[in-house]
Amino acid sequence: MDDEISTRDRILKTATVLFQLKGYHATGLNEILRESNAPKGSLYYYFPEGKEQLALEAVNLTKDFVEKLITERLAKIQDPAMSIKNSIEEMTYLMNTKKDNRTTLKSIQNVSVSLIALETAVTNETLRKTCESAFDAWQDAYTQKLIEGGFSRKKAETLGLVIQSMVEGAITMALTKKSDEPFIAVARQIPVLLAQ
Amino acid sequence: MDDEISTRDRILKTATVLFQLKGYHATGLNEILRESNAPKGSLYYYFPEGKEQLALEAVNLTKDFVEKLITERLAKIQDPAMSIKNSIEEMTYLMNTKKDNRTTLKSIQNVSVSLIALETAVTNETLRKTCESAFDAWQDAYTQKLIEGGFSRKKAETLGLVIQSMVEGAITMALTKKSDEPFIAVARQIPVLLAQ
DNA sequence: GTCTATAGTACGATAGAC
DNA sequence: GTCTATCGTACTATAGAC
Repeated sequence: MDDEISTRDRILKTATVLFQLKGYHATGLNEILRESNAPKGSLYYYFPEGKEQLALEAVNLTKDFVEKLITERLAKIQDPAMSIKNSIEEMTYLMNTKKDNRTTLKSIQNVSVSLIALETAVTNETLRKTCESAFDAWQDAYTQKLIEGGFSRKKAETLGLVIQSMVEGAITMALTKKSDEPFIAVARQIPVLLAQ
Repeated sequence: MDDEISTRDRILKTATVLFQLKGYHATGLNEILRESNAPKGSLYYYFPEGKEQLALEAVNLTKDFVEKLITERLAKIQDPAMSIKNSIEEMTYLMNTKKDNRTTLKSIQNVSVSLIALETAVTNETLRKTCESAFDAWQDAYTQKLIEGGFSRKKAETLGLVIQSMVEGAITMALTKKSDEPFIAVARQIPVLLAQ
């Protein structure tokens, strides 16, 4: 059977999608359980610390997933500018904003922690730190690529932070505008930014 | 008396701060009323459509406030690159992350709709459009400055979108990292971006 | 017009049967 | 270990006294 996926994984994956799509506070535990066909007892058995633990693991899942995604994409092309540009352009297909809800839901999966980060930045220190570590990991991926490409450590760190900020901003703008234009525009400016 | 501020305004201003700080779903109407010393009846008298109307007006308030702020700052310096760089650098002081809650609360006021935008992007079309119009207004302010500075219309529009994305990204990163570094790093790259 | 009391619902969490 | 029933609380919203 390939539907031998554990109840725990089913709950966590559903929570990950819903938290990213609707947010931490707008997503109810009942909704997660309904969507993942799991009873409430299981949730507190696998995640004894409740909603916060669920969100924490969801963010870490996304952190690892996206970190691998970025690293793989950057490894494909040797030139830092072109590889980062391409990596951002490829985020476009994740922003498929079809009217059909199922498509939107699937396409945005495992891609952004911006919403949870902003929701918890001033209200939940534990979750804030988890989101920060995700941002740091992604930023580091860009920085490493720039160092390999010959940039000084200091320069590479600053540019990594700027690129990571641009990507997060593009996500916010793209979701709000229901358009992939922000990704394309941001990607096109990467070579300009790195030609210094 | 200079505390002749109407109940309606008191409710709206409190709501604006809380929505931006904690988010739309995490902020309760009771909390808004408690914080603004207003009874529940008044809220539904002044905002008959309830929470959604309150958020809608809060976003529009921020839209106008920030639009004026950006325009004023850009008008101070003639060179587009330097004026935009300075404008972003000045956002730094809005990110004062003192431990003292009052300071944090006040300093972030009227500054960002990113959180509400992400919260409502896929769940509330009315609020999503309102947030989009705020982003558009701010983006236009940058675009206009670039056109005045000699950039072609098309180029100015693309760069306006990129700058607006960078600012939104910097806000997300700054709040999550509890640091104004993202603003400084992004601002420093503006001249590089516009030297094309 | 201003306010209180309360309805009705959904939330996160828990206790305990099997 | 898996699940159901239910607790207590907080929410948005409304009805109606004054």
